[in-house]
Amino acid sequence: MAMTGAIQIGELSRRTGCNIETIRYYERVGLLPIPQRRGRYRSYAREDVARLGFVRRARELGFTLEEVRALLGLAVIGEGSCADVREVAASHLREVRERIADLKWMERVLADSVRACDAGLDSGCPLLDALGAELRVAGAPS
Amino acid sequence: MAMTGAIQIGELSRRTGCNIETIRYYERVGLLPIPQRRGRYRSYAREDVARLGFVRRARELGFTLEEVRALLGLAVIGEGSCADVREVAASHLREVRERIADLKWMERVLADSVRACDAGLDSGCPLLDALGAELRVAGAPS
DNA sequence: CTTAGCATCTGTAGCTGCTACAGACTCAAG
DNA sequence: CTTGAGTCTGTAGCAGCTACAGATGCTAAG
Repeated sequence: MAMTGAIQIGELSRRTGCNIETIRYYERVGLLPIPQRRGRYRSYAREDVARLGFVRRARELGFTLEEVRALLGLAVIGEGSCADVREVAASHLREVRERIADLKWMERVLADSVRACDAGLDSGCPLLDALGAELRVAGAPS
Repeated sequence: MAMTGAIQIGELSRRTGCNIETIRYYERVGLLPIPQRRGRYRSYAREDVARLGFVRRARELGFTLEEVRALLGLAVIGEGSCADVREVAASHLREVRERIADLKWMERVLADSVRACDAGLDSGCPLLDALGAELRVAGAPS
């Protein structure tokens, strides 16, 4: 009468690379369903490994937990919601691109300052100057 | 007997673009010195505007509060610590570049999926497939 | 049987960097 | 005298975990 593929939280953690505490946290916030119990211990099935894997990969792609929740809903319903999924992803993609633009601006300012520091032509510290003086000549992020 | 440039927290907020609550928060965590009082009200001088401006610009460049604290220390001591400042900035620059690389990977995966979705050749949803299936073929971030 | 040692359990508090209240007070103008 | 804006303190909340403490449970060795 062995339940096929019933595993404990530790094994789920190992298979998904997800911290045990994080798994319980996902359960608390409703990303994972409340699992069955073998005695006091949570017992997970194949679908749970898949679902948690989905969550993990979505998180790696930078989706917020709220977005992951939405994606899970769409994935489960499954029918004809591809356009909805696309919308979530496209919106997230826009945010990722904005974040990249911001970071590139930071990179440019930092790299310029470090380079100026290495050149050492300046009197004083070019980095502290950049922070102490008017910095925002052009291209500062919103 | 007018104190030159003694301003209240609201004016400091306006001049630096920093939220009042954030100013008090910075004070609590030791980024700003405990200010003098005019009665019960905090009273700030010219240096405080400069110091808070420094903090704000450093934050815009993505330095953590811990790093800002270090930079402030180095800026105040001022003498010969340019190399130390360079080290903080260079280390932060490395992190910014790593973050950019991560985000670019996310961008690529997301953009590919959205494009596949738009092409619509796939059976099923390319985005859900990317999340549900083995994703990490190459180039996944650490 | 006992004991050790590991996994798991619940519940709570901490992290970063703010932000948002509630409820009291101060102060100047009308 | 009242009203309204500004400020005060203190606390709690946000995301997304992570890290305990202290209680169980389960298996295996002695």
